[in-house]
Amino acid sequence: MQTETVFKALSDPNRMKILNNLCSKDCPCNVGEVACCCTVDLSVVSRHLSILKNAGIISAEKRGKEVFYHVNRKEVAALLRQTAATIEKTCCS
Amino acid sequence: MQTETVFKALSDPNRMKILNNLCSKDCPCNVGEVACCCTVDLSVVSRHLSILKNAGIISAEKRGKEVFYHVNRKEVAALLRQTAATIEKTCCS
DNA sequence: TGTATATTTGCACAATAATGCAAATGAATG
DNA sequence: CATTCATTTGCATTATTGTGCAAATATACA
Repeated sequence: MQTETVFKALSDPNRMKILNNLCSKDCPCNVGEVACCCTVDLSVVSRHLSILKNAGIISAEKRGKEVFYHVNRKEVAALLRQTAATIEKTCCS
Repeated sequence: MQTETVFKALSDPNRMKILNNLCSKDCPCNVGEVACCCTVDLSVVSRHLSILKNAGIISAEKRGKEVFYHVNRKEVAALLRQTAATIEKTCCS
């Protein structure tokens, strides 16, 4: 997981909505459920999910004809905390 | 400071270079010093600094004809940690 | 006041990214 | 094996963003 890629993935309003939506769920969601949170076409949501997945923010699991997505909570949180630590630290501290 | 704005501000390679450069310094830098880390025009760096400033990531202080920029370390770190916590937490936990 | 230096801004252009629609793919089921 | 449903992908269009150059602004200083 690369910091820059993650930030880029999170830089779009619809992707943030999608991520928030996924974060609010305890169980993985299929694309249709994810798409409820924004007004764009389902194909656009699919593409956004793909971007989030490539950034390592979410993971996909195929079950039958559906694909279930869930947030890689620990990994994303760890990356953000590590970035926080790097930013907080001056070169002398 | 808004999460989405911050992520958007951090979604460009040159702005990340600029931020890393500023983070590596203990003292505020003027635009020329900041610009060393990337090959784009000085005016472009100035614009990137403006975007980072509007996002609340850095602050500017004018001294004479120079403008010195520094990272708002604590604030940015706090925002990232808070975001990490939100992402980590499921709706039932 | 005129000149030099640091930074910002106006503007045009190039590059990237988001979007919707239609078609393609993959999988269950009659 | 045809049909249906969920998802993805190709393609064209639109919207947004990054960039460089020239000019404007702000400040110091001779």
